[in-house]
Amino acid sequence: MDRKQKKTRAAIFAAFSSLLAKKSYNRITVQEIIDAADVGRTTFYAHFETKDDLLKELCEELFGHIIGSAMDCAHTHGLYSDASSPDSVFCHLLQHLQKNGSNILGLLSCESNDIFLRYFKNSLNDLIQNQFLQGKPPKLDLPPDFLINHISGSFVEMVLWWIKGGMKQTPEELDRYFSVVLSSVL
Amino acid sequence: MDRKQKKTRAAIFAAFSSLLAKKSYNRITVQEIIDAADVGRTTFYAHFETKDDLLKELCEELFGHIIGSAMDCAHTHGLYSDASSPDSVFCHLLQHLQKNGSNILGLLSCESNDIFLRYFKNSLNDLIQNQFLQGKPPKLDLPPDFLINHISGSFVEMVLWWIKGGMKQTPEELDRYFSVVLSSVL
DNA sequence: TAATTAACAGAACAATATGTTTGGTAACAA
DNA sequence: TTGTTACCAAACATATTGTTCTGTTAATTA
Repeated sequence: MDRKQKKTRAAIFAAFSSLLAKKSYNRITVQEIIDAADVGRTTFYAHFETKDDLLKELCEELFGHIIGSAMDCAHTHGLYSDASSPDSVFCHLLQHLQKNGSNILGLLSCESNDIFLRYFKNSLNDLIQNQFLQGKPPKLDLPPDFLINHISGSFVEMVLWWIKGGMKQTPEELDRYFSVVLSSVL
Repeated sequence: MDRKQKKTRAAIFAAFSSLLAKKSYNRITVQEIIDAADVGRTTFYAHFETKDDLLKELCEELFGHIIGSAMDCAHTHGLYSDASSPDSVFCHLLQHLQKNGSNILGLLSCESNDIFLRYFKNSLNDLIQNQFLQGKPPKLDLPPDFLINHISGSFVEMVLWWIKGGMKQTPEELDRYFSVVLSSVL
């Protein structure tokens, strides 16, 4: 009895995401989620303790995938192994976002996107930290954790800017912007 | 009858800020704010339409001050007029934050700080945009609004890192970090 | 196919939160 | 003093939350 569970879980996730596109997180009620997902009240609370819990689990599911994929990519290619590498981890991430198989883009552009940015940036921090530990020392006397924070933070800010502007640039273009931005610290 | 109004408004702001230090925004009820501020229920709703409205007004009051002060500074000194200027706008901002006359630091380090980051960054965007319009053209072929977004975004991320680490660096140290970070785009 | 089990639905529930209304009090200005 | 304005307390309808109960559906197992 796992297919049924997965199905309702997915229905709740879908309904929740769809609602987030329309109104802010705070003004979404459990009742609305239930109605949109067409599940019973009891069922909702059997799956999730609370609305905040639903939010957390949705984030973990979505960002877990994208970061996991990037982790693999980083392991084989390196963060920015050579400066002009056509497939840096960052480019890979951007392409992954553009493909939009998941609805991460929807969440990052909704009214309550700030909730998701924390998850996104924290995930990126882990990713970049892993890469730094096995990389060469930075060329400047900036604290390592400052650097990690700056890189992941800048990346998230760039993605936000990209989305807000209608995603008019290709991932490759953005990757070039980002390599310029990072050239003073890497 | 303005002193009385100001007093209750300040009491509500203070109570709200104090509560934000203890628990997340979503779990704070209007009743708790009322009790902490020691004002009547009717009074609260006479001042603010809703809890979200209170949040918005608090942000505008706090960030209005700090950015206004920075605007003046920027007008006389320029954003980073010469690279090694001891009193850049960013240094000024950091010093202002450290002085902690306002409780911006408290809000930026509380559980729901992501709510305030949007306001902070938006304010910074205006500030930096103003400076860019009257400044020399950027030395790289990056889109201007990308640059503005990157600078304000990086600054906010740096401040967050600073606070989370216990603010062990001086504003002058941070300003040096930031000038290194920006050296590739300015 | 029949029996068992686990997830589901629906409805009702107490408890809590919201935002409004009413009537009355205290401060302040003319 | 008189009028205005901000304030408070209490009660209010309404809405939301999270739980409990009883029964139903769907998948697994015999």
